[in-house]
Amino acid sequence: MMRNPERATVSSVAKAAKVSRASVYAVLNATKNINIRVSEKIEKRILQVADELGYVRNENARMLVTGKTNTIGVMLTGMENQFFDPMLKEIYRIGDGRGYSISVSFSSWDMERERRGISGFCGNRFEGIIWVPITPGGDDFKRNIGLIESMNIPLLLIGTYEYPESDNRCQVGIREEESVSTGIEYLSSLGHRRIGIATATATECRRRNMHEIRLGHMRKLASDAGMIIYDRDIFNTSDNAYGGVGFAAEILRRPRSSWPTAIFAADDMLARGLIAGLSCLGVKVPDQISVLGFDDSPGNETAGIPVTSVSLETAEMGRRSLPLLLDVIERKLPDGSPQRIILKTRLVERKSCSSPPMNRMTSKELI
Amino acid sequence: MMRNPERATVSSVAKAAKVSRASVYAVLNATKNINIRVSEKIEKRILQVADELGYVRNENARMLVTGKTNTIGVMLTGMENQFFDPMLKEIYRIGDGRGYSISVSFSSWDMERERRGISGFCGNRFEGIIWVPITPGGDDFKRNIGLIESMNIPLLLIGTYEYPESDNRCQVGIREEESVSTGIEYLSSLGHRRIGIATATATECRRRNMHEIRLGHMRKLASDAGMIIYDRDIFNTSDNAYGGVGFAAEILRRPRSSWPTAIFAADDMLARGLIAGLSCLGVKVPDQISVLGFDDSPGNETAGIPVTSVSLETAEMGRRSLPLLLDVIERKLPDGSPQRIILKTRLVERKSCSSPPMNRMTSKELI
DNA sequence: CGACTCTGTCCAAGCAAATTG
DNA sequence: ACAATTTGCTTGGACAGAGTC
Repeated sequence: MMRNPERATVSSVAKAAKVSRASVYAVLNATKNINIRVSEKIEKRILQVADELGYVRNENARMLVTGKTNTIGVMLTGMENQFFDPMLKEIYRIGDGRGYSISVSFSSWDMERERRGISGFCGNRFEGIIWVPITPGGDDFKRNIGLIESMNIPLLLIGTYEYPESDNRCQVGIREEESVSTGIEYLSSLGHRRIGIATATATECRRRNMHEIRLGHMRKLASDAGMIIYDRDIFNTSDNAYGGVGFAAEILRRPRSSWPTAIFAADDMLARGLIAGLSCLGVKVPDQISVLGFDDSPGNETAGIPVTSVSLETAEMGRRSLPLLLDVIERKLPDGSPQRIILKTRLVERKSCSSPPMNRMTSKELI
Repeated sequence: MMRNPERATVSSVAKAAKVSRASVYAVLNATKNINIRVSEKIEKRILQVADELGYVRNENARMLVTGKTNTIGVMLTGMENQFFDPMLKEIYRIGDGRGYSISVSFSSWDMERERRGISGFCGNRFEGIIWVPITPGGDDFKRNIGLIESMNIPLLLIGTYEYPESDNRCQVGIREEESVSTGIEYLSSLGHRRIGIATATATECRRRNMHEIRLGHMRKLASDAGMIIYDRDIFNTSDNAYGGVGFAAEILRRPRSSWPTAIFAADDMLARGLIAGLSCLGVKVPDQISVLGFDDSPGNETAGIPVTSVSLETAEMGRRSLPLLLDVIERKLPDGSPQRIILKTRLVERKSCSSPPMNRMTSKELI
């Protein structure tokens, strides 16, 4: 009296093929080195019967015996932007290569759902967890960490924050300040002295937070680098996607002598909008004004004018995070190897930035 | 000699609390109606010991006995656009409400990864599968369907295609032609006779395909409705995100008398770009030209000029799909209830469309 | 007899050890 | 002795049925 007469098991296959369970097991796991020999004749019969009955191994039962799920849980916030896309692609690729499955869960910025997700990962005895927390540091965060670590499940945190180091816990991320500095230094090295900023601190709360932090760093680091940012050169919008287009009209309304020579946008959407608006109004980017993006999100390279941008190395985050986590899981970390990886952000040069027009004129005059 | 001395089990809790496994089971599953009574004193002790040892139920073992995983696998293509976001949010919400976990997997438009994902869902004995296939109809597609149905796992397909109906298989989707017609009829009812189209058939392959199909329907349905579309009013770009901005300059170069009175964009990104470009150039939307979007993706309502758009009802897809699937799983479908749900697309009126300027003039003149 | 508590069996697969020819 | 094949025990949890006071 089976619950699922249609669902084949090792036993049902063995019975149908008139052999023992062990023979079936040996044949269906032929890739592994098993000390059970099976004659060709029987092997053939078993394979045929297994196929006829549609045998698919029950991974839950397998887990119970081996203690391994070979699955990594990935807890993300949401997919309202493509930010995680390159990262996740890398995680899948590496997981495939090393024989691990990936199970993704989204918190949708809801603490309770995040808790349930993490708790599900633990209940399913996943091998490891990659987690982009909603709010690092809070009580919920600590409870979740506590649960994961009490189960001895290796954890990898992703984010711009720095967590205290700990056994069985790793981190991959960037430093927000360093990322801004990568852009400021680049603009400075091109010779820009008066720059503008495009930001969107009036957008939805979570992005706003990030925009505010970036804006703060931009002002400070630009000033440290001897640059001037006038208040009227800080363009702010609520529309993250197309707000930049509007900035273009605002700039064109002024005499050219009072333009900044470059604009550092707080994300690529703003930069692309700005470039599109300027181009549409007949302003040449970068000849008349440079535009620098942020994030280096997918699409920058194929934009009308390919956008020079500060890469947060999200693909690299994926490329570094899963191998690190798997090394912890498989305990093949050499002593003293890093548990915390802070990635250097990188300036990706394309077409939207050049030296300021004045510098170019000056150099011409000098010749 | 346990594999995981630190991972508590019912037995280890029972041993530590000096009671039987059944008592521990009864206490830890107190919510369910179990015919095992436990005294308060022992209950307290068990709860305390379970907490101390950090007991977390092994869902894999539980599945083995009950035959239920209470998990729905959701197979998606990718997250390069936010299209799935509203759908997935609804799926999570409904899953939470009915006690099911959601496990998401991405194919990243890779057939092999799609196969592995589906096969993983089957191996894990998930209760049901929601699947947005990469290429419906192909051999890989049929193999996957075959696997799922041979395991008797209820399947729900999402897409614009129509699959043959079948037991244990459902579908939720829209009809592409009907969606285009929703927009054309609206523009027609506003009095537009000469419309333009914004499209991006030169973009990456999968989106291109969709844009080409939509363009075809647009031409045919507009003509059926007695509208004129001049070839020069079909604006085409490769840049899905900001290409629309460039169209604005192209339109402005012409004498106003040769403008279409409305432009139907093949997606909201194009529509938003077009509106941003036009606004930036001083053209009033919708007073001088109407712009109609497509998809009604998140953000339309908060754009500078809120975009009127054809809603594909992605949230509604989520809202309808999981309940239908769960009803199949729990076998509480009344006889003759629909296995295939084709949703009606809906016109979401905001601010970017109005009657054409000429009509308005005429009506003024008539007064 | 009822209130409480426990033992034994099952689930599907993995695999060591024993058995067969 | 040896290859081919099988049996029996294990995993963690669910729960029926059987004790115990």
